[in-house]
Amino acid sequence: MIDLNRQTELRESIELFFFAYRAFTAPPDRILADRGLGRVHHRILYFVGRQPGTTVTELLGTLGVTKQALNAPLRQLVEVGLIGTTADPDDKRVKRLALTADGAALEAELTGTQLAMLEKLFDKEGRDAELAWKRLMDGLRQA
Amino acid sequence: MIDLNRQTELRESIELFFFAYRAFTAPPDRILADRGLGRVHHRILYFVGRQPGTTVTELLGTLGVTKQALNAPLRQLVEVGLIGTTADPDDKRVKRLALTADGAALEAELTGTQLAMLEKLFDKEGRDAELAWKRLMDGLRQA
DNA sequence: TTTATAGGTCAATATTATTGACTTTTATGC
DNA sequence: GCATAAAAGTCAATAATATTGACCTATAAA
Repeated sequence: MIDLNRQTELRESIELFFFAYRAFTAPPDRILADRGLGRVHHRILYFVGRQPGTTVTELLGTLGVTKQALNAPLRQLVEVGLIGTTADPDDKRVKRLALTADGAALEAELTGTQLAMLEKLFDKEGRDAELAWKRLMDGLRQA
Repeated sequence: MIDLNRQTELRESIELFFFAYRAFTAPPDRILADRGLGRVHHRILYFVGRQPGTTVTELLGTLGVTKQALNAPLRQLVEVGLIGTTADPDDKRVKRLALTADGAALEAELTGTQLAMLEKLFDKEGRDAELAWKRLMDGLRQA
């Protein structure tokens, strides 16, 4: 059992994590809501933007959702022209996804709020703090 | 506009945040699912545990949900004996909430997985890293 | 005594996700 | 060439989570 004072200190971190995540996702959520979109749409736009040419199956793995859960929002993004699709030349079963110009613009707007938050804070707290934060987050990721 | 290399680096942090949060909430989610409970129940147990004697209105503010959204899971927790209620002696409209012994036990189990993750990582990365992480998370929280 | 606050509840609706079953198209191993 | 598998898409049923809106009781305060 962990020392009680230490536990109280660690609980502070749990709360910071919860509230920080909420504050971090709130600005893009608001922009999305104005367009009738949700956080899933942001995630799709984000990862398609990061990995142009990614496939549906890859995206399913990255997002950790079912095919059925991805289908509706992805189709919606294709329909409104934010994501474009092309069949893979070597394997026509595979659909390769990419952002359109409009999609890239919206993605930049959404993610821009988060980039700005991080940049400002990393700048304020310094490079060592930034790297320490990333090491810790990476540790949590694979825990 | 941010430098492109810098932006790529910051995007790494966005992804770490996303995946770390998911990994951080997964273990308690699994324990909860076995009992037919959800993440809301954990949040309620957590904050009632942290602030024994808290009220329904306070909890609504902390969790950022509506009264109707809180009502069902909170009532459920009271019904199964994980949370106890007493009327405030000075203002009988106010209901004061606290964990029962069973509630405290489940809360400790749920939060224990997260405390263990943090303790192990903070121990590994050192005190400076821990404090830097907290400063950054606190900055995000109030951004 | 009027008004406000704390808490609770019913109803309707929306979103997001799940499991399960099934189809089409295309590749690949034999 | 044929059986099998993989990638993508879709329909249906269900569950959970949350919302807005309306309304109620009990208690406190002006």
